[in-house]
Amino acid sequence: MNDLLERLRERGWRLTSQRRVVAEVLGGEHVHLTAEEVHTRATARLPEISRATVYHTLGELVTLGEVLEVATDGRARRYDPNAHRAHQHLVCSGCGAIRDVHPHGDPLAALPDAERFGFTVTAAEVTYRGLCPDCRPRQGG
Amino acid sequence: MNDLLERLRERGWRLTSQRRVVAEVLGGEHVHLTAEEVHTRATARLPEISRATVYHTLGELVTLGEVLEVATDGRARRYDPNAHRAHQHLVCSGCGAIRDVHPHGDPLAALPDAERFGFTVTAAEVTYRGLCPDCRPRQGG
DNA sequence: ATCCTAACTTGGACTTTGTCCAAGTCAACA
DNA sequence: TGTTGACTTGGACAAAGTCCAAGTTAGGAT
Repeated sequence: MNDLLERLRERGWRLTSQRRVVAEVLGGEHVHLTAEEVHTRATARLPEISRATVYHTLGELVTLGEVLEVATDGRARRYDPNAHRAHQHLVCSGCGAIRDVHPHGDPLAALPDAERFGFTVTAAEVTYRGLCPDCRPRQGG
Repeated sequence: MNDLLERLRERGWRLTSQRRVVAEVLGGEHVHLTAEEVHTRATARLPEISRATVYHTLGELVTLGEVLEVATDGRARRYDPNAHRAHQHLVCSGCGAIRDVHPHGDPLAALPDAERFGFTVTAAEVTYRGLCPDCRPRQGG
């Protein structure tokens, strides 16, 4: 995630301790954290960082295209630091676990012009759903 | 949407005026309403219907598989009465408008076994994003 | 090294969205 | 027409996110 800090500096970001910590938290775990989870982890490193700053910083990272916002369940948004490699998400309906996955082909190609209704379509987000090995009932258990 | 009320009765649903109004609101507009929007429209027909009942009824319709819950933005969940025909969603990044669309092929097929990590994958939800004709900047304006 | 200032951070109030509960009401069967 | 369990209600509460005025500070200028 040093890359990230580097890129941000090049874009004129003022590098505060709060921003550094948020970036480190996101880069340090290959999971998809909510804003509150980022705040909790950030607090461990920088006790007085505020919720407002975490929300604001995450929003900026999303705007800059360095982090992806994913809405898999209609509850808290989650933040995905893997914004530079196209991928989709596989979500466990049991425990909510999320994995990055790489389907083949471009999902955009499956949408014919006649189904675009004049929209300029630029992206396709796919959420695969199912049960992970831990949540699936075992056979002959 | 009489079909819906019919099916619900067959499943032993008690047909109250509140439930009838929620079902009518959902069936009456081919849009994707939030719970609050459903409540507002329901209130026009049945002034004293409560938020709690609207939320509860929507949840039941989802459980019964008669209505789909869609989370396109990490804000309010939206409810899609078109649960009996497979489809995906096209969302305008400008105004949030949502359209049902029908891509060809099965998006599930694009996810190879090696990318399923032991999950039992049962569904794929696709959200296409772009700008609708009203939100797209005009050329030669 | 230090100063300056626009940019950043903070705490808390507030909003939106959703859940839960005890008490009251009513649809549907007998 | 009466009965009863299922349904509805208002309000309190919780979770997630936004906003703001006041205070702090990174980093260029001197």
